[in-house]
Amino acid sequence: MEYSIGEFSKLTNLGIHTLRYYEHENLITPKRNSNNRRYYSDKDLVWIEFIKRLKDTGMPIKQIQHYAKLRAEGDLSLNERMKMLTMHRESLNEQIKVLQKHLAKLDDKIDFYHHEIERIAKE
Amino acid sequence: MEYSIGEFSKLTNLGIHTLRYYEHENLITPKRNSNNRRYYSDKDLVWIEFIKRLKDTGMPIKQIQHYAKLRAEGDLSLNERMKMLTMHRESLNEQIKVLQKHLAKLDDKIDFYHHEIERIAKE
DNA sequence: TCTTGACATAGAGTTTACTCTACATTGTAT
DNA sequence: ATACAATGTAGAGTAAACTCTATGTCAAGA
Repeated sequence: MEYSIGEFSKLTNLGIHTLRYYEHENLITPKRNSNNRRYYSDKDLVWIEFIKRLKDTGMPIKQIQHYAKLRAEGDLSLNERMKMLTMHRESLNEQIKVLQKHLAKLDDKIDFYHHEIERIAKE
Repeated sequence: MEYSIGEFSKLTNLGIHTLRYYEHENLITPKRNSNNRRYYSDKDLVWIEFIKRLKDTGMPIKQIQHYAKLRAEGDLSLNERMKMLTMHRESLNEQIKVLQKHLAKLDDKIDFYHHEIERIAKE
């Protein structure tokens, strides 16, 4: 299937402006029809979902840009892409660990507040 | 103990400019000496560490600002602060869950790449 | 034919959270 | 006494990632 930018925007939950911005940043390069209108493929859909995943896990646009460039180079860049992904996995593991520590501390604080509130209520 | 802004900056790993910015945003209100110089207390240190935790777990400055205002109101606001913290705990739990899902998908992708690379190497 | 509505480009504007600059004052070491 | 480092304020500048505006084109329906 192929999609106009409007349809693709709905499919991906990304604004039309955002899609054009991503194209401007060379993250994605949709084809054009005879009237210069963009059309996106299902492959583009899979790709943009992956971009969203990278973004949602804290990878900056610049780095995704680099990844996209490698991807465009094809199989030759498989090793380098692999390296990027494994490094990113490490960072993601680290993020999760940090958040879990924060969560534990927050739990402590909430417990403390519970006691405080009870103590005050008793007066 | 009390600390000048320079000392406090080192203790907290926040730049001097950032500390002044936080003060401008009413997150923290250090005392002043006779020459109008700021001085920070150990209580300020505990407080700023908590601010950092909220920030590092994605709470925007505006909300921390609100929390700081409640805190300044004293015990009367305990319940509302409590509510904010429990809501934030939920968001934190959610964030962790989402990241874990992303991690699993990323692992899959990395596995797939492994196979691809091996497949190509065999040719 | 006329008018929408979706799309196009170029470039300006927004938001968040800093970060830096310019310039004035003050405390400390020589 | 003087230089230098730390601090003060006000306000400008930065970076990232959008988001919006102005203006123009074009195909399809009333």
